[in-house]
Amino acid sequence: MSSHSPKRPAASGSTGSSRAPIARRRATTSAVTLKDVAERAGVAPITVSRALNAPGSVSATLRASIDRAVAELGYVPNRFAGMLASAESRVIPVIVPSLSNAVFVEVIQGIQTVLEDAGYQLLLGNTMYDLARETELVSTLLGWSPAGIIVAGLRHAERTSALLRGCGRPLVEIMELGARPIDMNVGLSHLKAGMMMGRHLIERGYRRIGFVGGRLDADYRAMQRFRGLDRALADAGLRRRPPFTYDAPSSPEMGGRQLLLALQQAPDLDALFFANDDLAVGALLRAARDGIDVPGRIAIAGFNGLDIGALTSPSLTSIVSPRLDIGAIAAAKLLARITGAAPGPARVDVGCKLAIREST
Amino acid sequence: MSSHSPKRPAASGSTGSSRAPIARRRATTSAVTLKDVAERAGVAPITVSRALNAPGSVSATLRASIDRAVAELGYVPNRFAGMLASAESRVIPVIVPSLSNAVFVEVIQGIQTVLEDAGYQLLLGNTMYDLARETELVSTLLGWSPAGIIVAGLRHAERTSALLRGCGRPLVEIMELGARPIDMNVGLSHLKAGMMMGRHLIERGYRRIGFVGGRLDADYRAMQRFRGLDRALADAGLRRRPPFTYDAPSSPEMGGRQLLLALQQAPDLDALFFANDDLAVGALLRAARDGIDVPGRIAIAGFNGLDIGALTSPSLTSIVSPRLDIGAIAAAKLLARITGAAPGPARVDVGCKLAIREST
DNA sequence: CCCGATCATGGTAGCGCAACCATCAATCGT
DNA sequence: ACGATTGATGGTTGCGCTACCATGATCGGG
Repeated sequence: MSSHSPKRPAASGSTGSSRAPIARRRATTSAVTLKDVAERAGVAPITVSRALNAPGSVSATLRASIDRAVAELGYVPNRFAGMLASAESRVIPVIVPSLSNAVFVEVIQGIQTVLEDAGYQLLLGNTMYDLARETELVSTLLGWSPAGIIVAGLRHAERTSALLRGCGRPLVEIMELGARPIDMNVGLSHLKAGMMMGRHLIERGYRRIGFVGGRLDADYRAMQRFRGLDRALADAGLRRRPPFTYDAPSSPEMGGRQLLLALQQAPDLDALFFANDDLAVGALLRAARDGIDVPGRIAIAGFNGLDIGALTSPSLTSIVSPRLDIGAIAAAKLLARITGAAPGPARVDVGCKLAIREST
Repeated sequence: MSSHSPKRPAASGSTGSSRAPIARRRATTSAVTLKDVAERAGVAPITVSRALNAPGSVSATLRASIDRAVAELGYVPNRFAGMLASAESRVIPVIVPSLSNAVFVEVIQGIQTVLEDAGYQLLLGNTMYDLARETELVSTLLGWSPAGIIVAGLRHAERTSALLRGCGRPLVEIMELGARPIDMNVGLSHLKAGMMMGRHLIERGYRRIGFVGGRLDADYRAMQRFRGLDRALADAGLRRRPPFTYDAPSSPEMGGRQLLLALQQAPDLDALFFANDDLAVGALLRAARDGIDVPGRIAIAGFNGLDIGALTSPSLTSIVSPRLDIGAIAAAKLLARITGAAPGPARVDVGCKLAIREST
């Protein structure tokens, strides 16, 4: 089973002797090629190629016999050869900082839905919030001559930006919104989102508001949400405080732990804005278990609008971002550019919505 | 910005007239090639190739000057050319039925960690629990001449099995365990897992036990968990009942809804085994909100061992499967086979563990 | 000190496919 | 009815890289 042995005989006729150019046949993929199909159908290879790639340009008669030959031989086109020959790859790398966070998974789903229908293949890259790794990934993935690129975030290492800028391919930077994207940009302002939540909490009467988030140096968007809250506090003349932070990935368990830590460090807090719903849900569950009254003792808010936030008791106030849309729009804009259609504006603000629920 | 115009001039000298073989230059990827690096470094292209792929076989002197040339020119190898020439693809498709379920995301992470280190690229395919789509995906992905394939599940459409069997490439079927895998198999017995949970519930004194799961016709593994429970019930001489089922993807919200429906349809129930933790957690939250006593009025159990299950009140009894391990082991076995190392046994049972918590 | 072994490097020939032009037949306009 | 166009098909070349062999240099053993 699973032998990789070449099926073709080592040599077929001629030059059995004499000079250098030995009639060797390289070990090959033992697969049916375009030429085989062409011979079977009695046409030229290029005609088979056309029949498969632009069926309209081949007569119905030939197309039928070619289709039959394809089916009989079980021909599967070799993508590498096609892409090498046409310098057109139908491959689109998507670079995200994490898969642990459901948000990115949903974005990827949004992208894939669109790409798959258009016959493009998604190549997944996970930077794990490491800029050096991002550079390496971009560099590697460029070797695939991608038709376009989707990358999360606008902040890159110097060299990453250079690579992305220099490769001359359609690019969409997603998730956050910025003034000077390299090419296209689909996302939302996390600063505004943070302010939105800050204003909501203030309006609700909370005055001693804190922020919890991990790895804010690496997670620029979380940092922006904090800055938004901070600005809202400043605008309202309320006390601003540094974020409660720690060095670990987000998880519900961590959210619960950070809730307790924050309350211990700053017992005067009356509201906590968590960097994401994973943390916030964990905090809610911890509070429920420990008998901490939410929002009586402390209000809790999150970000992302994960479905589960609507089900907890109390349900979680959060900011809902259109994750699937970000992916779908980014993919659509990329395809538009690739196919030469009008891609629309270079920058799309997908916005976000405050979902006010019981936890505030 | 982002122009796709070829950078090379249309033609460079000579044959401006006369015969057919026009000195045209095809629109190309405008990229630095191996040959450019070779010229810069003053060596033959093949030497550059070796310096990059088998550094040990090139003298340190040359290697250094080649590395410098690579860096200066920003050379990125063209994967397609390499794979076409070597008929060795370094591409591994991973076919899963869903991304909404965190389990598959974790498996993918496990796979990617291993593959990336070995220089392989993961190609993601999502069947959405649709066998026809699976066939199509397999067929498409085979066009990438993959070095190996990882696919979730052992049940495929006839044609899918034929394709997988016929392609002669290392294959790992993951998630569930079966008697006759096509090639290799890494997973666990969902039947046993179901029985394990059934026995636990019975041992705990529950006697009127139901099962909740969606799309059991498509989700074979969930069905096996049901059968396991069913067998445990039969073994104990307890009443067996058909599963509570519905046609929608799993979500916490659906879990809550199904809890209420089940209790309404069968008020005598004293325990419910949910097909997965997403559902079960939703049921727990619903119960908490509606004042349904768990496990007093009804016990609730899940499957997967998602982290959040440990945090709810009551915490969720579940079956923990080693998701990351499944991915990592599958990838490792695949790589072993590809590189010719001993892959070990064709079938690996990763097992699972009952996590008894407060909800039962 | 010569001969074969070992090493580093280079030349050449494809890998399978699509771009480009040429060619030939069918169709159209007037 | 005839040339000009259009449409369908084929021949040739090359995409960028690596497999295969050849070559020359270096080395050690007898």
